[in-house]
Amino acid sequence: MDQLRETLKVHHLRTTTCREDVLSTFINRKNALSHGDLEGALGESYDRVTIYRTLKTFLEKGIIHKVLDDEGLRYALCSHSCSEEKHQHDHIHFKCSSCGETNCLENLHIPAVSLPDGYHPENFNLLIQGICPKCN
Amino acid sequence: MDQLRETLKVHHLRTTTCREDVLSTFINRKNALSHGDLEGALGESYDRVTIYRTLKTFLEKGIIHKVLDDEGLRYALCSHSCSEEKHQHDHIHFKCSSCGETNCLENLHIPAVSLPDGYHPENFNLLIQGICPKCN
DNA sequence: TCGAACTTGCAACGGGGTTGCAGAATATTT
DNA sequence: AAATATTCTGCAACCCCGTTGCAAGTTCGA
Repeated sequence: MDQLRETLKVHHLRTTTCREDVLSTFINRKNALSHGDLEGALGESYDRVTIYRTLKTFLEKGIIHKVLDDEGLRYALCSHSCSEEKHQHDHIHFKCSSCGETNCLENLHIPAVSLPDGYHPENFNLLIQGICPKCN
Repeated sequence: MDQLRETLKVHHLRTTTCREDVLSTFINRKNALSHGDLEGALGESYDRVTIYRTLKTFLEKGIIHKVLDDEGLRYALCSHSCSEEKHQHDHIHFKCSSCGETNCLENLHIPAVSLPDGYHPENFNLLIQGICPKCN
């Protein structure tokens, strides 16, 4: 639990119960979470707006990143290497079409894609949909 | 212009001016379009709801597909091989961070990714962000 | 412990997207 | 060509997502 305060401190954020709760929710559930998931997890403890702002702050500080999906926006913890200045931008996300969970596959690299001339890629985002090991 | 009617007919859709206009907008502009883009392109000709429903219908029939993006949903024409039953599901989209345009790179294949045991992938969606040839 | 700086809750708002329904347009049958 | 069944459209209303402004409450450093 002091781990949480530590993380916030590193990113120059004041420790508030909302931020601690949101952060620990991300740590406990390992998968990507939507704003609605957090509202559900935290009950009536905090205003919707506060949760939105917490997510926005965490995004800006590089604590979490956006996860794209064909039916909405989610967020997931960034790997340790992320910070406000420098982001690990290449992500592979796996969304299970059975249980609906989305997870980051942190250890995989996106294979090189050879683009036509003139394209200058900066970051890659791969969403794979299918069946996850749990639902197999 | 009869091409449009033909396409609609193939998909068992009635020819209406809205559908023809939406379809031809997709054909003329080659990039991915949002609902807002279409509203802008078609002016006051049609109700927002009608455009939403047209997009939904085209999606269901396999005429267009969703394009994911970190700031919203867009749609693009499917390649010819798509139909209501069978979709060409693997897509590479390139979004230019300068001009904002998103385009399908139809001819490229996503290289194989070796997933951990237990994962059964069904489709792949790769979003590459960077600078496009026009803005180079 | 005090004050400056930041965070929260509330209210309100705008945009995106959906639904129900009545009226209009399209296709089909004769 | 006219009548009918079917499908589409426009309108109104609604819900959900996300944002903003402001006043009151917290945090943290001096």
